[in-house]
Amino acid sequence: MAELARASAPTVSRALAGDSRISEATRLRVLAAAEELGYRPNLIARSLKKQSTGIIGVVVTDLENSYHAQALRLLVDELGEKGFAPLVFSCNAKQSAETVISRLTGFQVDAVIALAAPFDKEIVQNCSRGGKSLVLMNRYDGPEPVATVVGDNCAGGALLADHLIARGARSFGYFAGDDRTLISHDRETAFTARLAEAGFACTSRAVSTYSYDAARTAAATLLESPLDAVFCANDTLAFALMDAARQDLGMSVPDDLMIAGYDNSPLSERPAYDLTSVDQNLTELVTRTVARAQLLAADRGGASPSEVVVPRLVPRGSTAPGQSTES
Amino acid sequence: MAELARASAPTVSRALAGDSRISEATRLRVLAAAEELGYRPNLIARSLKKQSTGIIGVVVTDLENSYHAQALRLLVDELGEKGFAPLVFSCNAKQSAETVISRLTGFQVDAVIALAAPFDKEIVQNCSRGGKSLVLMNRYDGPEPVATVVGDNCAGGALLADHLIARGARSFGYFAGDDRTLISHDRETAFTARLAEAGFACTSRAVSTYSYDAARTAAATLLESPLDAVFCANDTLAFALMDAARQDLGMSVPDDLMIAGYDNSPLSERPAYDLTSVDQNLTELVTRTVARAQLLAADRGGASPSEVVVPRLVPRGSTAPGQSTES
DNA sequence: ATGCTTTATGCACACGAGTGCATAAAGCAC
DNA sequence: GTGCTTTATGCACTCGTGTGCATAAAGCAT
Repeated sequence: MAELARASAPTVSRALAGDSRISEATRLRVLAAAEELGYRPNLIARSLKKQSTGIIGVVVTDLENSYHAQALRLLVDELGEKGFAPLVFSCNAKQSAETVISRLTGFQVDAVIALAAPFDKEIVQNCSRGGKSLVLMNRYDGPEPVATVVGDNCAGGALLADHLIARGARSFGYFAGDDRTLISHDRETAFTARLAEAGFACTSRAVSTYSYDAARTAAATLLESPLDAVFCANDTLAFALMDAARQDLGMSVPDDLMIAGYDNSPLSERPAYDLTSVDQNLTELVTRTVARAQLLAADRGGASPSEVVVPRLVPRGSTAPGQSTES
Repeated sequence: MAELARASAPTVSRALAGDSRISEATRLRVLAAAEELGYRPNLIARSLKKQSTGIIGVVVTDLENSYHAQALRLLVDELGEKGFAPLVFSCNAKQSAETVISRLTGFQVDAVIALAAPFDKEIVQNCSRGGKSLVLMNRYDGPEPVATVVGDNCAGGALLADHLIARGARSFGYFAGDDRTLISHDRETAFTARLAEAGFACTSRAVSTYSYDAARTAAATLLESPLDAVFCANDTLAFALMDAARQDLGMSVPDDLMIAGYDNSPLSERPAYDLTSVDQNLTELVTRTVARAQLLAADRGGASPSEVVVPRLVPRGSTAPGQSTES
């Protein structure tokens, strides 16, 4: 490259960077040579000098969950637009959090975004130990002072309680996904609290994982006792419950049972389900997360540790008795 | 680091690399220091010397498509296990292929895997120009000599033709997603060819995009004339068609119309759809793609340009007349 | 023509790790 | 204790880019 342009490496660097001290003639010469060779500055070498890579580590788990998959998609788009390159790792049986973080820090990522399940404690510790800026998206565990961007799960739970009461439900159940997460806990607590305020109780409860198959099985427990409405921690659980109710017990939704979910996944608006759900405003969540990571990457200035995004109720047929969703 | 271990940088490097010439005493000293500082070798610096980053660029489009999302998930897992770090970029309105490839080459990725829609020509050209090894997964365009790993779409189309004939269908339709892709073309050609062999014809045809909403609209055209069975280029199209048939026209699937899809997406086995589909063996596809990329990254040895993975038919209720999927 | 300014460019070094080669230190035989 | 081997370690350089500083070239005034 330098030879073809008949200039030294520093001159090439300056010409491409638009340094005003380089003469117009050599600048053109360099540009022409770069064009001819399809030359791209080596960002790896640049990172070494700049002490900043422009790479953001993204840690995910449970990508089978379509909600996480969608979040990843938005994250990749948003990071790309902001000029960052996302280095993606998945935590699973074969890739421990330890391994993942180790490689992430090895690559000198400017910040880490964790979009994740219950392994956070390790990640948080490893990151702070490695001096990496970390942002947790849609996830928070405990007292660790970590930057966090989450949907307001309490508000969401309350929204649904109000909605179901308004639609005439008087007996309620809750279908939990992962009992260990604060997210599920918040949704449930706010839901039952609001019910209590209105003089009702959540009398039934089942726990499953967020996988459809497991939920389908666990749903049976919930359907043993008659209920007016069930709030599911997640759309997937809601779909499983709905299928179980219709398929296994021949019930009609919403006439025999109202069902509501959480996440407003694309599937929920399909006629086959037509599920009332809570939209977390994933786009906003992602935008804020990336902005946060960008700040942390630039300086280490992190003001408020936790940011909250307001959710929105999306009422549909599954909680509208009198107008069955079956065609 | 070097100071704490009271050793020079090269000694540290050798100790961590397990060079036998380093004495046991200093090795332990170095290891202890590394442990204390949480030291991780800078992979960026290492890459500079090694002329190899261990990073594989992954280019995706159309991640809304759950099939692509699932492929990305498997790809991330597989790459991680093989010791590669996936740098993910999405091509869309705001991120042109040009931009993406430019950044990818800037980061000196060892190879590029494109998992993608119809922008390939640009990518292929840019990669070969930048001297980057490229593997196209589940996608092939034309005469360019590029490493490719694809499902056998011809075999899949033929499988479904046989199946639908065996299930008693006599009049057939095809629901195309993106007419510009060879993939869709192959599925259709093989399907109609096999029908012709058996003395039947594919008399009806509609084109849409791979989005559910667009497909739902386009489905109407296909449903104007009475048919026994429709083969959809994609499960999403099949879901849209099924919903349109049931919801808008009150038809029964499979009794009034048999429907089959392609991809065997998780949704297809849910009772709401119970869709006959073709499983492309995505795991195998991903494994082979990564293995291929790994080879190309190591040397530039690419033997056969195109690898083909055999698909498998998954028969379900949507093509089993006499046993309705409605509960 | 000499001295001064302005402009354009190269040299040297840095970033952090890896590697060939030189060399210091230690062991051993005589 | 001298000479040889063996072992352990550091020096110097490399990768490709960026930056401070020196300097060469050119312009201009005297």
